[in-house]
Amino acid sequence: MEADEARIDRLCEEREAWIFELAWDGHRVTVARVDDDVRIVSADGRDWSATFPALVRALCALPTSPLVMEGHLCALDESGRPSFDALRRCVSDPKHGPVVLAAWDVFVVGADDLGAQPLEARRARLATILAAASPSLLLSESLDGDPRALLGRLRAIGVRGLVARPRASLGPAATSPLQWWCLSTDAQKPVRWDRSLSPAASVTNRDKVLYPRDGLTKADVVAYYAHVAPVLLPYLRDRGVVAQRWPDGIDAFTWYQHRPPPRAPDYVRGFSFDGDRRLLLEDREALLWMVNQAALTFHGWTSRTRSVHEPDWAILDLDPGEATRWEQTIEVALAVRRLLELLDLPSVPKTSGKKGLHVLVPLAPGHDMASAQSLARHVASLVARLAPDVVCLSAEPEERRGRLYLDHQQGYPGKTLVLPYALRDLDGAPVSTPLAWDEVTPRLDPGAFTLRTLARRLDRVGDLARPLLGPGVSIAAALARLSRSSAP
DNA sequence: GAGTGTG
DNA sequence: CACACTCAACGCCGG
DNA sequence: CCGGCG
Repeated sequence: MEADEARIDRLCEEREAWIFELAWDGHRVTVARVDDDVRIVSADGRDWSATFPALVRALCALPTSPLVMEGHLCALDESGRPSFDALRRCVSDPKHGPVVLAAWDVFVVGADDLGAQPLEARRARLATILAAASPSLLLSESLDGDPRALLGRLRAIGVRGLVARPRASLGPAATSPLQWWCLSTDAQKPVRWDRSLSPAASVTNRDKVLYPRDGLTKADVVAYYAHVAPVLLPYLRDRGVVAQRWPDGIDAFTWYQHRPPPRAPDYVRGFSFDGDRRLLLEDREALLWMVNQAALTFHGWTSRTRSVHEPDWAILDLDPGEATRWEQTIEVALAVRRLLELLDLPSVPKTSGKKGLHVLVPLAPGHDMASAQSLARHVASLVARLAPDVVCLSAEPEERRGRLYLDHQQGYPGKTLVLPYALRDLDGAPVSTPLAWDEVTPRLDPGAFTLRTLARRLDRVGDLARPLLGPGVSIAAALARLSRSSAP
């Protein structure tokens, strides 16, 4: 907000150097036309031409080709204002409409590449091109006057904001986003440019049975995730996720979806890692769309996309063997907890949803994978030394001999952990459920937390894993103590 | 689960 | 129209 | 380089 005030002051001072326009409440697209071939493409590369045939026809009717313009797809609501919701209605149902393109820039006109010309000159060309165009292609007019006064007038008529671009700026705005500013008319509500346009997910094959012994259907699974979405989504925000899918139910083939599916709606997001696209499910729509793809289990990265090499959890994964009794699993968990307490480290236990338990330490920003790994390995090896007959640090069956595998392996970005509130592929539809430490006793029954029972538990105890979303703690002191007192 | 291709 | 087919992961570790 | 593992 203060930043906004400073910007307005600067814009008022330098107002001759800027062009002001509406922040159109629509969806930003680039339109490229070569003869009769017209593409309407959003920033994420999605092609919307088939969705808006009338606009394609209007673009084809222009006398100019080739042509590359940029602008916003817009639809008007009942009161005549551009409205994103109205636009979304047009996408799911072509009866609504019309949709217009509010063009604000042009880069290619016939043989002319305007990339090296200043915005002011490009807009002059744009005005000429659009002068005789269909009414569905309109110029985003520049607005004159004092920016502060403009903002006030826009606020009064319910427009969301004002865009300022330097008259002299070169090249496509998309390639230099810092060259333009957007001022919101509502200080509480910054203008968002990344809203998705795809129609909301619908549930297909509602009656398909995914848990055969329980008769639980896709509709049941969707209803479950819809209910837990408010507590689950904070763990998905800005965190890579791997969706494990069972299109024919838990007895049949499964696979792990690491990437955004090619034809997913645009609210299913991705991020780049190591030159690959990886999956992000950051809102309710995206989560439920993926659930409709028969995703039952969600595995989360241990780090955020903004800092993939800095885990925000250190993890001890208690994976019981065939020879492990439940009381032993509990004992190991409590030993892990006691060690962490001695090190002044908080921890959150959760069921894996199967036979195991996860213990997580929320980490402050700035830790690398190696430190998280080091903490987990130190704790694991101390526990293994206390109970060598019960605990094993290796996953190898030969060495393990049925003992509990205390997994401390977490040394790279992309390694995942079953997220809190994820369903598992076992009869009863169990859920990986965050616990209070005083629930971690031999009487704990992880099978009691299921698709059917979790809503009531959430009402009663809330989200016990919340500390994992907090600021986290530093483990530097703990690591120092551990390396002083013992071998790794 | 969904899109594409084939008889 | 029905059916067949195809596609949808990654990286560690130890051997 | 492979298979096992999660």
